[in-house]
Amino acid sequence: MWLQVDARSSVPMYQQLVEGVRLAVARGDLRAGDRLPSVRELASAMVINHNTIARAYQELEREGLIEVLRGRGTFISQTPAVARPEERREEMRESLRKLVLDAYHLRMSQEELESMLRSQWKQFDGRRG
Amino acid sequence: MWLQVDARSSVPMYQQLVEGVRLAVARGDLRAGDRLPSVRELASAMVINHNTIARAYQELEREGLIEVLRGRGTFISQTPAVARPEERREEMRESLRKLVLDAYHLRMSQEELESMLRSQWKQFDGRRG
Amino acid sequence: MWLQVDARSSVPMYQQLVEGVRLAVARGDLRAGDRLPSVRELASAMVINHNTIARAYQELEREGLIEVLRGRGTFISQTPAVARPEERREEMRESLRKLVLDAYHLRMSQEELESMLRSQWKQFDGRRG
Amino acid sequence: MWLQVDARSSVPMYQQLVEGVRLAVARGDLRAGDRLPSVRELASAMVINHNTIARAYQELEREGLIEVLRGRGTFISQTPAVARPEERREEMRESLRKLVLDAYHLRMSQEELESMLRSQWKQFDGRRG
DNA sequence: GTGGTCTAGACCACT
DNA sequence: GTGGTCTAGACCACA
Repeated sequence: MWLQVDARSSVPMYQQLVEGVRLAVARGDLRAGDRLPSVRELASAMVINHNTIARAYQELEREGLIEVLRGRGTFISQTPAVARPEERREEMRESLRKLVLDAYHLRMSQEELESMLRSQWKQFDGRRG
Repeated sequence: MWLQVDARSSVPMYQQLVEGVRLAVARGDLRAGDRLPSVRELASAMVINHNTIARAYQELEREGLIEVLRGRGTFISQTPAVARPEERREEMRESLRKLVLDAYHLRMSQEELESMLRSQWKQFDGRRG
Repeated sequence: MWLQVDARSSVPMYQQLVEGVRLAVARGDLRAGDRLPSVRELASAMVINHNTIARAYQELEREGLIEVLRGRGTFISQTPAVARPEERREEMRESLRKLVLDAYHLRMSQEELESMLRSQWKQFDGRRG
Repeated sequence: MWLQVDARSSVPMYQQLVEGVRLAVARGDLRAGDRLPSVRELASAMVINHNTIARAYQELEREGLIEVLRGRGTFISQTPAVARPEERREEMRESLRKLVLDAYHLRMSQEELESMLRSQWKQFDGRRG
């Protein structure tokens, strides 16, 4: 299964599911038009309550990443438009700000942090390849 | 007040307090040996429940950034040793991983992301002077 | 095809079909006595389940806009009597109530809303011409 | 109770709650800073499951109409910013389009429809006074 | 079959 | 006390 969640994590399972699908799309494991497992299929496969799956799917639909075709199932959108890009860029800036602060307390240099970033980018790109 | 929290934020108030102190130390607004306000002082000044302040102080103490001298008060540590550095580095890697994923969905290039990081570093360094 | 539906929409496909026919009649694209495609014809042409088409036709028949002549086909009524006009007027009032509320939240004035209404009326009248 | 829902309606109860709060704010029954009943209070008062209330509150929070102060409760926002005004204006145009079509089938004139609109506006404004 | 909604009851984090 | 999450099981509308 290309999706997995950790029930003990402090981040909610439905959020983990959302991020899992986002990742799968980013990596190309899921492409536009691909059908997602039905709510109940996935629920039974992952031994998770179906409401939890449904909530994740709804979140993804609001984001525009997936589309629900009534009675037929759930699919990756043809047009994965980025919702509120400026807001999300600002969130990224905020995350980076916090990251820089943490790096300072870990006595990391700018170079170290950047190389860490490059390494993550490479891994992601590699897996996407 | 060099410290401020937003009760509306989704990040817990005690966490915001922790980060606020970390930032103040990083910027040099607080230096080794400086005395922090007492839990009750700060609680009344910020109109926040004192349990929330206490929890933040506990967190900071566990992290080694502050020291509680019983009966005398709370102070910025002389030796702000980095507690569990490997754990925290791993957390940073995790944050970067998520950041890279988000950058992808925002259709950002590696260059853009890095330049955003450098910009944050610069701002932080500037304010630290 | 003068009829089209969006499976992604939150409004049920059979509803979209009903409204599509209503619009076609209002615009004069369909006139009294005109024959509608058979359920199966339309279903195959639009790649939609025939139950969905059937349900739309039932709705339109109940409403008096079309007539089913058994064995001969489905036709636009000669006498498109308005079924349950008071009920439908009440529904319109309800819609307008909701519209006014939304307009308020969008900080629109009564004039703006009315001008928007007039503009829609004009467009409709124009297409009907 | 200024809020009421119809369990038999086809529109979901959580949606009715959302609209009820929107209405109360528009009418001035709820003002910026006012505290909403807690999820469980309201749930027991309305004999509705608390999850249903929670869902409505979450929807309203996403809209920006209300704010959750962690551990303290839920309040009407000071800054009820209009989220995605252009999208919502387009939705209004769409509603008006459908309204005009219905008016045609009810043999209503433009004047009748406009007077119906003015009457709704007046009632709303009156109750808001 | 699909997703959407609701209830009942539980546990958790935060203030 | 507050809201947030999750499970279990039910019913409904739609295709």
